[in-house]
Amino acid sequence: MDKIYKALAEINRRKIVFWLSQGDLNVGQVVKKLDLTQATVSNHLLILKKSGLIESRVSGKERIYKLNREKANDFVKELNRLMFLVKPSVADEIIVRR
Amino acid sequence: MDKIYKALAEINRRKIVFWLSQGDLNVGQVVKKLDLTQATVSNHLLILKKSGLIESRVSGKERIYKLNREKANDFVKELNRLMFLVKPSVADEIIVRR
DNA sequence: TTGACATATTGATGATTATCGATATAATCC
DNA sequence: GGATTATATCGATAATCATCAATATGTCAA
Repeated sequence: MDKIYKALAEINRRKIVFWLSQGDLNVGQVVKKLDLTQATVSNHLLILKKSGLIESRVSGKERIYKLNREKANDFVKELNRLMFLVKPSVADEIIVRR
Repeated sequence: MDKIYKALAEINRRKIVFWLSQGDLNVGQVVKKLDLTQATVSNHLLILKKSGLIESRVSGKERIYKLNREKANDFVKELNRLMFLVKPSVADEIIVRR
């Protein structure tokens, strides 16, 4: 989980995660949304990928990134464990009451 | 929230947060639990405090730190918003199903 | 196969961070 | 008051990180 915590420590990577939670994007689309060079964005995507939070697939000459929702869910559980003493075996499902 | 993300990016600070979720501690007690100097621990506590995640009170010559549970809860909500598109006005209560 | 496009990788640089030893501050005890 | 204890602050250092320009790699299309 350490890599996920570190990945989310950077604002641009959090923006990427948020956008990917709304839909898949290729690298060029992320570059357009962020005021950073292609190299930097590619690096941020790599860091997120290494953390496991996002995944990618190749489509033609593009590479498309998507959020790994299972990992995202695991991470929220881990955070609850950290802050609220929720045991892993107990916190099987975290839901939001509306 | 940026400061909280950054605060939690460091493993020793996460350990501190976890311990504080179980009960208040003074600086010396945290130093004993971590293999770090008093100066370093003091700095970690300061960073956590500036993030709002923990608070402190003075008791005699000791300073006692405690988790700010409201902030912790806010942060979990923010994370849900980031990853699962949960709107702030909607995510009023996050619960764990057992 | 050559050219154009999309993305990754490399190497460098400046900024931030974690850590420490030393010292300062502040409260308590004798 | 002076010693002791607890914590904070300071200044330095090494490590990590974000960023970029340049270049490499890979894919498609003509």
